[in-house]
Amino acid sequence: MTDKKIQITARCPIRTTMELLGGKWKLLIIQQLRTGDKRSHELKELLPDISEKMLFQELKSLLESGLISKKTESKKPPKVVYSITIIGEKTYPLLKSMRDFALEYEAFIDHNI
Amino acid sequence: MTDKKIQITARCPIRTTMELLGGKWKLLIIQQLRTGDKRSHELKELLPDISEKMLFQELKSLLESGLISKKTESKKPPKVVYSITIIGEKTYPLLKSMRDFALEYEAFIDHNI
DNA sequence: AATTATACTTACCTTTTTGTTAGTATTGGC
DNA sequence: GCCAATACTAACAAAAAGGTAAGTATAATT
Repeated sequence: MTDKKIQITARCPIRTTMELLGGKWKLLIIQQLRTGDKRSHELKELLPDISEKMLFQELKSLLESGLISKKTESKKPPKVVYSITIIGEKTYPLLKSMRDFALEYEAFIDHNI
Repeated sequence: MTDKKIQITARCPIRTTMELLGGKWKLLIIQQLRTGDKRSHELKELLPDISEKMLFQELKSLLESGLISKKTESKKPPKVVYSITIIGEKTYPLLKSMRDFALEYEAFIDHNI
């Protein structure tokens, strides 16, 4: 009886990660920021089917968990730029694992047709 | 105009992986099967807060995508055992990345208190 | 202070996911 | 054919996630 149950329900790293990065958009936003800082409308162009609500909601969530940061420059029209933080960069191996898995999975499926 | 949009919306590996493994339970089920084949009620004990419906629904989904398999032995009471498949094992690096990320994240947070 | 351009929020609705409960299916031994 | 024991499903409800559309906020320039 089992620290196992406690491990799983209480503070399970898998669940922690899902809470921080789960949902349809957070990882896709991070993936885009990875190639360089972006403004909100740039992200919208790169993720054409995200709604404004979700974009800002998820940016806010990522800001609150510290995975991204934003810098506001008081320019002629205000200019806000989002960037990955150091902790945010720790998601890169996860992104790579997900990409690797998808490719291996698809190769396997194609092979067995 | 950008293969980028197509890449993201059409067949993006991140989305593929989320479709196969997303949701609250699939990865936790796989994680448990990793330590050895399990019967449904064993999984229920290891994941005490999963509902029967979700357990079987997610097992079904994982079976359909080929990530797990099941073997039915016609024993006195019928005995069904679930196992990871070869493709299912390809999720292990992803599980590890998620664990690693959660630990790094928590260490970072604790450090900055 | 009015304008313009970006950034963000809010109220409401739809869809998807997850949970509850009670039920059905199958099997070997009696 | 009935029993006990496991495996699974179906009907409905609740909650969470996501989408739409319209609105507010801000800030430098004029």
